[in-house]
Amino acid sequence: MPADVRRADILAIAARVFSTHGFVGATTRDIAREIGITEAALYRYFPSKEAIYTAILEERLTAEDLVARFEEAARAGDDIAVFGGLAHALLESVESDPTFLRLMLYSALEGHQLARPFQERRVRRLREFLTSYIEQRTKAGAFRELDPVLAARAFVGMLIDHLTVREVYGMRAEYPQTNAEVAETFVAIFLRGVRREERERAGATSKRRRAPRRFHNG
Amino acid sequence: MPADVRRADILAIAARVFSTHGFVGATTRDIAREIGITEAALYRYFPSKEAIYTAILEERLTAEDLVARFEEAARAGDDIAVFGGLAHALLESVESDPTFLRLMLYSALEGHQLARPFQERRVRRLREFLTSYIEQRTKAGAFRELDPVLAARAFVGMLIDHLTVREVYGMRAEYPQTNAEVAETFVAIFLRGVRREERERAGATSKRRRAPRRFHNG
DNA sequence: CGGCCGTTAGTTAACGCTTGCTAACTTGCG
DNA sequence: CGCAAGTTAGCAAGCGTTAACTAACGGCCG
Repeated sequence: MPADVRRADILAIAARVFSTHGFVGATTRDIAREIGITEAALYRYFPSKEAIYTAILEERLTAEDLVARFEEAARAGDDIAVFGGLAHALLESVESDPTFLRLMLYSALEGHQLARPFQERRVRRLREFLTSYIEQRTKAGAFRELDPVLAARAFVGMLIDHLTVREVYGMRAEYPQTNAEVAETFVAIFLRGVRREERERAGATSKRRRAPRRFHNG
Repeated sequence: MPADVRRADILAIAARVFSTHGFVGATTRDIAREIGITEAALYRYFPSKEAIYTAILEERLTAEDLVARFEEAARAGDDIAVFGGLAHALLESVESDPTFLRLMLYSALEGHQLARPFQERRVRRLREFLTSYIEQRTKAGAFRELDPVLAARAFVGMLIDHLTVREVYGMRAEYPQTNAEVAETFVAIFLRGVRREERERAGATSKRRRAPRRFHNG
């Protein structure tokens, strides 16, 4: 088998093994056996177990940019297209291959110092896209005055947590809804939660910040 | 040191070690050294590494019932007390000791079959409490017609994901808001997202289900 | 065209070390 | 003394990694 094909082969299979057992739990023997070669052969392509791991992370990170597809909708201020599209894309992407979600969780828990920069870059991209979109819509008077960072986190959180419960905790049976239903419900809750109502909008001075009502002491 | 004290001591320290390295990554040598005894001594209290692990899970599960404190508020239909109180309690509890969150994540990823029943019991409790509260409020005409399971998941998801990002991914610096701010923002978004508006409420026939608007094809 | 040669893709076997776990011995307190 | 609590010392298995070797292939000179 030619070297470049074999290399890609190794990365794909190793990613699966790492994502199911973690870096510590996955053994080079496991990986080699799954591929169908010996461990020694594995070490002809990568100098160490860690090198395989970081190669996987690097590959996955540079692979796709979920956000790019929604930049035009964001410029147009199309809330449904931005949040609905993003929700749908995220749900479909993770469902079709939960490997990356598991990989990210494992590497965060294991505290892999090599994984940290990857995570930051990846998280930051989505975070900044959503945060600045929310700020834009707030300035336009369409959204209420809320911490845009927290609002973005709230939206992404619904999705990621739902996916985690379904794909990692293995509770698919408890959440049998289709991705379309899930996306619709989450987007509906979120958008109604952040949007200013029409009558509010008409009478609002654009920069007024309304103090949130307190419901506890501390 | 008396046996029962030592046993509790072991469980507390082992929980910390397991939560930072996972079941596979934590070694009995590590645990023993952290306690300040030898491995052999450890095996006088527990017959195996797994026995220590399951004892920890059992202990933590039966320890506290987060939900019980909010059952009265739920009967009274006090949305702010239920969701605000729950959000605040969850944020404070995990922040003061992220051990359990990490333990749950690790055990789900590692697929520990002993952990599965614990997770289900724990998740189900909160899930059923929130789901039935949301159903109750929907019947009362206070909430819009939404899938109550997904609505509950959306609320819990915001919180758990925020905590995961902060405590597991180590991104505390990116989310410097106080727990009170976080709880207020999330509860505000969620409640406005699920509540029926007053004018809607006045004219609504109580059982009407409104088809959600579609924003994609699939 | 044929025989040498370096390279490529893989093997077998084993190394040094760590793992979960245990038998046999020692200490100190009621 | 007698027993609970802890130690020393170590085993068998499994870990990441490496050395030494081999079969198959392609190019190139005579």
